[in-house]
Amino acid sequence: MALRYALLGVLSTREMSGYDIKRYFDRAVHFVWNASDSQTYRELRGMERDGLITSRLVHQEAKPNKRLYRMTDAGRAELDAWLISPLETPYRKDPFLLRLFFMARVSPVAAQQILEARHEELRALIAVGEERLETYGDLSKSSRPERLWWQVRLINGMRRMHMAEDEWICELLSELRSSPEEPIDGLLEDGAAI
Amino acid sequence: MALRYALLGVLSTREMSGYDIKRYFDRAVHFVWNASDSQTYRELRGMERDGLITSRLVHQEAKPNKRLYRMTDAGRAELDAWLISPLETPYRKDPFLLRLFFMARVSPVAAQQILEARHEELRALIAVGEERLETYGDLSKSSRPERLWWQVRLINGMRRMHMAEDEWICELLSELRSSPEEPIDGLLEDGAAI
DNA sequence: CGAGACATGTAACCTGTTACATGATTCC
DNA sequence: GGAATCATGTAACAGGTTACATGTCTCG
Repeated sequence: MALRYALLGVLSTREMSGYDIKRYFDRAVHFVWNASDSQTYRELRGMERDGLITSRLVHQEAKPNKRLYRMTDAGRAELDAWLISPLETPYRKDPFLLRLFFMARVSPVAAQQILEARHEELRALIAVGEERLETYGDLSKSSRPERLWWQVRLINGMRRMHMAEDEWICELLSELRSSPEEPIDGLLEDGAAI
Repeated sequence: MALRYALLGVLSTREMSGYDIKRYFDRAVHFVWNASDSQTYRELRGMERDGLITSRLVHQEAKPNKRLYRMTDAGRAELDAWLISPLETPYRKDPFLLRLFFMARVSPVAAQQILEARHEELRALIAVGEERLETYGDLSKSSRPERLWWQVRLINGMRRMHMAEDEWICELLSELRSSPEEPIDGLLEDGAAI
């Protein structure tokens, strides 16, 4: 259902086409949620069926026709109810962490390479976040300072989480580098205790 | 495909039934991946079809019959190839962060409640992690110290990430509490810049 | 002349969730 | 007597991915 709320949230600003929403997503929402084109279009139809949005067809010359979606009062109510609803279980499925769980199977050198790749990835994510924050700085000069209050804090929070992960990865790397000969054990046979 | 590798990883220690695997998952793998019973059994069948595991039926008195799965050489090769394969895109779908993205729609008081709930959740996760680390401490006294090398570091890493998130949440809370009257803006209409 | 913006979809498939079914044994 | 453990599944549905189809205009 989260996609539905993401779409409602974007549509809360103004009437948009599926294509507009997609662009908005790519620019702004991408780092907390995303969806393929086909899933977005499918979901929009479903939301219209359920009365959360309405649509009208707009004919265009020189461009393909488009369908503009607008949120209904029911949609607005649904979004606002979700925003203050109890948190769903915060259960992460992280393929990277899953990999580390079984890393004892590969050589320390191979493990190092995986960690280094993740380190580079995190560096890149952090850099992107910092760029975004700078752009925001410019924005708040020309406009009201409290524009995008939550968005700015969100990017900042993610930056901090990425930095925490990166520090951890770097420590793991130096542990691996300093003791390349130590034996490293895998799993307990009964999965006991951990 | 990640579930498949998680199952292969667990089966790399010994022959197990679907039920054993489930127990192992709940105890040990749960915090980086999980799956429902029915998905697990379905996936095991698929893995057998694809030659990654073999199974044999074991008849039991007083207990239901069971099917024991064992990894094949092909399965072992598949797992090891995955462990050193390039990282997939690390793209998070986080319903909590998605919520925050649209939080400007609700009152600061309601937002505070959401953040407090998350704070409690994180506190609980951190406590669980610390418990696990203690259990590990006991374990390494009785056994070889390098038992579960990766598992321990993994739990420690997650603890640190949770703590980073919690610090951020707490700062947000104090920002909200200290300026309850400030106007907070929502989204830009064109999703510009952020 | 080719790439990219504009614009919406279908079909097939894979992944994940929920509800249900079955039935003996053991422990409180 | 009721709950938990052991043990494996089916059926239906929801959520998500990938590949493909279509066609014009604009810009470099």
